[in-house]
Amino acid sequence: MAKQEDNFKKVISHAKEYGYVFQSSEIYDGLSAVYDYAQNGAELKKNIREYWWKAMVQIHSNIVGIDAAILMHPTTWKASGHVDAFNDPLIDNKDSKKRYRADVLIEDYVAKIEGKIEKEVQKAAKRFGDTFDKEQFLATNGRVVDYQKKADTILKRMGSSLEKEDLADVKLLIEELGIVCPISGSKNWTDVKQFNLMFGTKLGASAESAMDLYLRPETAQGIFVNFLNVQKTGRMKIPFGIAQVGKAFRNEIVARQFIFRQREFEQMEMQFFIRPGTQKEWYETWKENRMKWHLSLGMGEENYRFHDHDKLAHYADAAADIEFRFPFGFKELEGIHSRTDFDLKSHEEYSGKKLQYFDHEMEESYVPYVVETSIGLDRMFLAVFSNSLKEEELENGTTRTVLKIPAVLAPTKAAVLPLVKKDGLPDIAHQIIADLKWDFNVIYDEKDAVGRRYRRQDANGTPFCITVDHQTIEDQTVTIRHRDSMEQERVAINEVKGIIAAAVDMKSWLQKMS
RNA sequence: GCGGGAGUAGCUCAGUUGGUAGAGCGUCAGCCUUCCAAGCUGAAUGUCGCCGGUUCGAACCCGGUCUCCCGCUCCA
Repeated sequence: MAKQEDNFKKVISHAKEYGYVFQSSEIYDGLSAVYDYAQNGAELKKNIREYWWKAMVQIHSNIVGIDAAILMHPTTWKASGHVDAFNDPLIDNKDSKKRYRADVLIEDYVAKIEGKIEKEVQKAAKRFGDTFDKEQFLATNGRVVDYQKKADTILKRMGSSLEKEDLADVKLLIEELGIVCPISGSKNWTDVKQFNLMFGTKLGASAESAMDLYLRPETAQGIFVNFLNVQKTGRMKIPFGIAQVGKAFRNEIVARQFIFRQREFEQMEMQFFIRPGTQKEWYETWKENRMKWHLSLGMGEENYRFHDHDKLAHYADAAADIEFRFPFGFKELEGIHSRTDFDLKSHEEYSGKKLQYFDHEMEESYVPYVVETSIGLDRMFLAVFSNSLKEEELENGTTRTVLKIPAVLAPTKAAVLPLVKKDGLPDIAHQIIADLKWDFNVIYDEKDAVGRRYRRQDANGTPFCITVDHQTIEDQTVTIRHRDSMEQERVAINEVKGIIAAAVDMKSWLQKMS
C-alpha cells in the first residue's frame, strides 16, 4: 500500500516536472480538483482524443461526430433526470461521522412501518384462513389504519418540505421520528444540507430577468436532443451512432485522486441508436469493440477488466465498466450502458416533439434504443501516463526514468541531437528538423553530454532520438535511438522520416483492433 | 463534510531549545568534445502556502484560512 501511494506521488510530481499537468491557478493556492494541461499534457490529450475519434467516427461509416454546446435549455436536465437525481439532501451523524441522504433515512423509517403492516397482515391471514379479505383488513383494522396513516403523513410532509426546500423541517422530521444512526445509534444530527451536483449559472444580464442554467453534467444529452436533426440531415439509417468529445462539469462533494475525479472534465462518448429488442447484442458488440481499442495501445491486457453493474441506473437495462489498473487500484475508465429508450422518450414527453425513426424495413415508427460508450478523456490520460512511467534498473547499476507512452500518443516524436555543438553538426541537425517538423513534433537539444540528453528525452516520453555525428558529414547517415529498448541503428538521413512515420502512424495502431 | 498526514527553490527534502534559510537533483551560461545520468567553473531561483496573534525577534509557538495526499462518505 505504501508503495502504491509512493508510485502515485511520483506520477503526480513527474506530471508537473515535465510539463504535463499543473494545478489550476496554482499561484493563488490552486482550485480544488481543477487541473490545467501543460505543454506536453495538451499534446498527449489531443492525441488520445484523435485516436478515439478516428476509431469511432472516421472508420465507421454509420457514426458521425458533433460538438454540442455546454449550455443547454434547463428543461433538458429535468428530462434527463439530473435535476432530481443530482440533488441530494444530506445529513451527517456527528457521532459516527457517517453521512446519509436525509430522504433515504426517512424512507427507511417508513419502510419499517410498512414492515409492521405486513406482519399484521400475515398474522391475520393465519388467523382467518380462507375467509381473510386483505383489502377489508387494511381498511378496517385499527392498528393497521393508524400505521398506514402515519406512513402517509410522513411521506407527504417530507415530499412537501423537499419541494419547498424547507430543509430545517426535514431535520425536524428526522428528530421527531427519533431516527437513529444505524452505526452509532445516536440522534446527534447535523443540519440537512442540499448538495447539488450540477453547477448553476445564469443567462441574461440582470439578476431579475436571468434564466437559471446548468453547466452540463454529462455530454450525452447534447446528442439526444439533436438525434432527429442529425438523423435527417445526415440521412442516417438505424443502426447508427453519434459521437462527441466535450467538457462536462460536476460539483463533486469530494473530488480526489489527481485528475481522476475532477470538477471539470472531458468525456468522449458515442450514443448508438438501434432497433428495440436488439440492445443485448449491440451492448455485447460495443463492449468487445471498446476493449479492443484499449488493447490496441499495448498497455497490457492484465491491466484491464470488465465490471458488470448489479445495481443499474434508472435508465439502463445493462451496464458495464471497463476498469483499468490505476496506481491506486482498478477503477472505472469507460462505461458501456444499454440506456434503452429512456432518454429519447423522456425528451419526447418534456418537449412535446416526436423523436422517432421510421424503419422502412419494418414499416413502422419507433423510439430507438440506445447503447452508449462513454470514456473519461482525463482518466484515459491518467491511465496512459501512470502506466507509462517506469523506473528501470540498468545493467550498469544505474536507474533510468522513462515514460513509455505508446509512440502514437507521444507529445514529441523525436529529438534531434548533434553529438557535439561544433564542426557543423548543429547545422545538419537543424536541417533535419526543418524537414521533419512538417510531419511531427520534433525538438532540438545540444546541451550536455549526449547520454544525458537521451535520458532527458526518456523522462519526457520521446520515442526517438536522432543523433548527428562526424560520420554524418561523410556519408549522410545518423543514428536513431529507440526509447524503449535503448538500441541504436545507423540509417541514412532520408530514411528517418519513414521510420518515425511507421512507428507513430495512427492507421497501423488502429488496425491492431481487428 | 468528518478524521489522519502534509505544505520550505522547478522536483525530493533537511532546518537543533524561536535569532534574518540549506542540500541533492534539475535549470541557465561557459569550459571539455565525449553515443547512454551524476567531469570542471560560474550563476539564477524562496515574502518558508496565505492572513492574523504572541515575542525585542517567528519557517519554528498559537488561532484562522487555502491547497494536496490517505481513510470514511458520495458517485449516471
